[in-house]
Amino acid sequence: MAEDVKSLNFIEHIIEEDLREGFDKKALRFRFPPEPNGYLHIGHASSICLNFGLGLDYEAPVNLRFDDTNPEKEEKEFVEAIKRDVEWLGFEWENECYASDYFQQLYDWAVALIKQNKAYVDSQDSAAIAQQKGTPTKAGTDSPYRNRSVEENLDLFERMKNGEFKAGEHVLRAKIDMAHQNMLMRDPIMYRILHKAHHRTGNDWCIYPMYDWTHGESDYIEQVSHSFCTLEFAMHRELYDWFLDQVYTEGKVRPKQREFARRNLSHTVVSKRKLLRLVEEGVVESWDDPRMPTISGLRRRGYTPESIRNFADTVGIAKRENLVDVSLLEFCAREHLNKIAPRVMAVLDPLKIVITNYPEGQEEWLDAENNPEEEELTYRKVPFSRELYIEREDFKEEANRKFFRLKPGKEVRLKNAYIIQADKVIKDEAGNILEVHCTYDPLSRSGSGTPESMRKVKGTLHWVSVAHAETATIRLYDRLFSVAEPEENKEKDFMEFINPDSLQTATAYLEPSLKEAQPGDRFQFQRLGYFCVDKSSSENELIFNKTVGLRDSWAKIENKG
RNA sequence: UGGCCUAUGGUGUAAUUGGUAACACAGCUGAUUUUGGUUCAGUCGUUCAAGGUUCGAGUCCUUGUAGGCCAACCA
Repeated sequence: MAEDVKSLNFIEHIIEEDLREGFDKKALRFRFPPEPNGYLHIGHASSICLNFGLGLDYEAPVNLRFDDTNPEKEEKEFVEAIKRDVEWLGFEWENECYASDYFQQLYDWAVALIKQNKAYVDSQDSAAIAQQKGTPTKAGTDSPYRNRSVEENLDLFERMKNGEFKAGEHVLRAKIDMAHQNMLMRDPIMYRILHKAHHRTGNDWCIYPMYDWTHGESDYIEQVSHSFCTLEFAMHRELYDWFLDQVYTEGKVRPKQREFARRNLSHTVVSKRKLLRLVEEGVVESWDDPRMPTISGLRRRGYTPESIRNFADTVGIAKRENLVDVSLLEFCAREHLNKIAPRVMAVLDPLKIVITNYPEGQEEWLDAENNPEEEELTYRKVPFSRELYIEREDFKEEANRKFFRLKPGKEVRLKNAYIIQADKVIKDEAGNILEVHCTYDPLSRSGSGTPESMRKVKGTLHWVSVAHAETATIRLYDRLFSVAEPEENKEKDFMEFINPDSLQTATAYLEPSLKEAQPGDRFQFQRLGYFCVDKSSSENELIFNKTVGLRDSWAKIENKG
C-alpha cells in the first residue's frame, strides 16, 4: 500500500529529524506563549494552530503560557480574552501556565548566577547603559560596575528585591561579553526594578525579569521540547541558549527555539500598537469590531473556528516574508459557511413589485429549502402575497441580453415561488421607479411538478412578502484599508489608508422565519452573502453583520461592460 | 562598515532530502444549476542572477543581487 507521503513544513521537518536522532516522542511538548497585553489576532491564530496542531499530530501536550513579566502593560482582562479565543478556536491546553509562577525559581537562579560571577548589578541609568552598548559594527564598553564583588552584587540584588531602591536605580545584568558580535549578548539586562502591582503576584515583587531571561527558562521549567517564535527573535536564540546553559541539568529536556515568519494579511494591520490606535481613535468601535483582524472581531463578523483553522493550514508556515491575500481568508469562510449556513431570503435594497393578477388579501405559505448542501433536505415555510420586495438592482427597464433578471416583458422565477413577468413601471415625477407591476403564472409554483413550473427560466430572484417582512439593521463591511499593505509606505502613516466606506448600514426586509434568530446565528442570505446575528441584536432590533459576500461572477461580467 | 535570516507562478506553500516542479487561492473557458452561489471539467503561469560540482541541481558549493531583522530597564 502506497502511503501518502504527507508534505511537511520546515518545523515538522525539524521535529522529524529530532525524532530520527533519538528524541523520545513522548517527551515532545509545545507551548503557546502570548503576552496578556492585548487581544489575539489572525497572526496569533497561525501560531496557535501551529503549536496546538503539532500537539494533536504528535499527541503531545501543549501549554498555554502567559508571558506576564511586565506588570505595566498586562491585565487580567486580556488573559480571559485570550483563553476564550483559544478555546473558541477549538484547542485544549494541557496546563495554564504563567511566567509569573516562576518568579521565585528565576530569582534563585539569578542569585546562583551572581555567585558564579556571571551576573552583576549595574547602577547606571538606561541612557548610560545604551551608550556603552556600542553599535552593530562597534564593540561596546564595560560598565564601571561590571567588576563588583560577588558579595556586593548579592547584597544589592537582595535589596533590589526588598524594595530598597527606586525604579531605574539598579538593574541586574548577565556578564557575557560587551564586544560580542550579537548585541543581545552584550551583558543583557535580566532584572529591572518596577514598583508596580502585578495581576497575579500583586506586590510580592518589585523586580521583574526580562523576556530573554524568562522565556527560555520557562520553557525549561515546563520541559517544552520545541519553542517556536517569530523571526525577529532569531538573534535572541544565542542568548536563549546561553541562559539555558546556565541552568541545564543533564538528562532533562533541553528546549529548542526555532523561528518562523509571521503571517501578514493584506488590507489590514496586525500589530497590537496599531490595532490599539484603531480602537482609541475611534476608527473602529472596539477590539471585537467585525472589521478588526482580531480573533474576537472575526468571531463577531461570523467567521467559524473551522474556517480560521483551515485558513492557517492552507497558508502554511515558512521563513520568508509574505503577504497573504484576504481573499484566501474569505474563501475559507465561504467554503465552510456554504456547508453549514441555512439559506434564507432577505432584501437589502427594496423595490416593491405588485403581482396584479394575484388576489388581494390572499397569502400562501410556500416550501423553501433550508440548505441544498445538506444530505437530507429540510424545508421551512415562507409567505407569498400580492406585494413583494425584490432587490432594486434585480430590475432594469433597459437591459442587454446578459442581464437575466427582471426586465419588461421578460420572465424570471421567484425563488421557491412563481414565475413572473414585468408589465409596467410606476415612476414618480422625477423619474424614480416606485414600483413595478407584474403578473404571475399561477401554474408555475415551485415544486408543484406542473409543466409550467418546470419551464427553463434563466433568472431566479430572491424576494420577501411586504406584509410579512421583518426588518433588521444590516451592517455591511468592507476592507478596513483600501491598499494591500497599509504599513508599506514608510513616509505615510498607515491611518491615511483607511477605507472610509468600511462600514455601511442598511435596513433590510427579511422573511419572517428570521424573527427567532439569536446572536451568533449564521445564515446565507440567498444571492447576497453570509450574515451573522450580532451580539447586540435584541428582540426589538435585529442586527446582522455581513461576514462575506457570495462569489459574484455577475459583478465581473458587469464590470467588463 | 558588521552579524543573522530569506529568495519557487499574481499570492501562500510543497517537492519522498540530488531524480519528471506540484497543491490551494486568484484569473480565464466551458458544463450543470429554481442562488450569476455550489459542484464539475479545462486553461494560464514558477525555481533571483552568474559560475561550479554531478549522468542529473529548486535542492550542494562559490560569488553577486534583492529584501527582512539586529543597538527598549518591551515581548
